[in-house]
Amino acid sequence: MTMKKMSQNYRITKQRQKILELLTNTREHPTADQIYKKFKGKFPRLSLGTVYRNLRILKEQGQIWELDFGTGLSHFDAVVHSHYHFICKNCRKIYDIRIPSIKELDDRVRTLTGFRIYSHRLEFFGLCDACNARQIVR
Amino acid sequence: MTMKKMSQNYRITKQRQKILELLTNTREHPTADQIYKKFKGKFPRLSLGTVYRNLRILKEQGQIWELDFGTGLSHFDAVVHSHYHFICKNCRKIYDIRIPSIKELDDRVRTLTGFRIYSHRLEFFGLCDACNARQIVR
DNA sequence: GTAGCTGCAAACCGTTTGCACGTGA
DNA sequence: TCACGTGCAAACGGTTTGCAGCTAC
Repeated sequence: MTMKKMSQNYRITKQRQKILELLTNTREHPTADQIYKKFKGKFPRLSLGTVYRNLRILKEQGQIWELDFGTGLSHFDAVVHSHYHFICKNCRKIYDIRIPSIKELDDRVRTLTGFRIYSHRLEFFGLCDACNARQIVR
Repeated sequence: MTMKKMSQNYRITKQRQKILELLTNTREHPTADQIYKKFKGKFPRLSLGTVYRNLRILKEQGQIWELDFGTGLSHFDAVVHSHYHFICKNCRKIYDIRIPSIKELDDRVRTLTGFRIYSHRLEFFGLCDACNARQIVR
C-alpha cells in the first residue's frame, strides 16, 4: 500500500512565481528549456532542475498543463480555459484553437464504452498560413 | 538546402516482417521495448537498436503510427483505420475507440483558422471499467 | 526552527548513432 | 555485387535526483 504525503505545504518562491507568470502571460507553449533560457539573463543562478521541479509542482496544483505534441519535448501551458491546438507540420509552431471544448464527444464515448470520461485532448495537424503560402509539401 | 535521398530501396528482412506482423495482430499499443522483449526469447541476437530503426522505417512507409499518450514513451500501432484512443488515468492501459474519424472537426477548424488541415488526433482520458469498479480516485 | 526549495552536478533512461559485419535483391 | 540492414556498444539529450546550503513561513 502506497501512502500519499498527508499534505504538501507548497511555498511561494520567486522562481515559482516567475514561471507561472510567464506561462500566464504568453500564448506560446514553451518547453522547460525555453523557460529556463528566458530567465537565465535576469537570474543567472537559476538552474534547469529548479525549472523542472516547479513545472511539476505547478502541474500537481492544476495551475498548468503539460502537453505533448509529438515533438519529443514537453510543452507547458497555463490553464486558463480548455482549448484545442493546431500544430504546423512544417514549422512545428503551436497555435491555440479558440473553440470551446465539445462535451458531446465525451458523452459519445461514455455511451459507447461505459468508461468514466474525465476529459479529452484534441489536436489538429496541417500547414499554417505562412508555410502553406511557401508551398511546402510534406 | 537539404536534399532528400532520391529513393530509398527498402528491403524485407525477417526482423521488419516480424515487427509489422506483431503490430498488425495486436490491439495493444506496444512500446519499442515491449516489442523487443516479445521477440527476445525467440531471437536472442535481436537488438533494441534494430527495433527502433525498423519502427522508424515502417513509420516512414506509412505502415505504422507512432503515438504519444503522455506516458513518456512512444507507442506503436499498425495503421488499419483511423481511430481514437482512450487512456485510463489509473492503469495507463490504452483502448481503441471505435468511432470513425469526425471530418467535421477538420472543416470547423479550417473555417476558423484558414489553415490547411491534414488530420487530427483525439484522445479521451478517464477510468476504465476495472479501475472505476475499484473506486480509484485520481 | 524546520519543511520545503534552490543550485549544482551526476544519474537516469528512452532513443539514436557509428562501426564492422551480414544479407536481400 | 553492394546498398541496405543488423548487432553491439557508446553517445545523446531531455528529465530526474542526491546533496548541502538557503529561505519562506
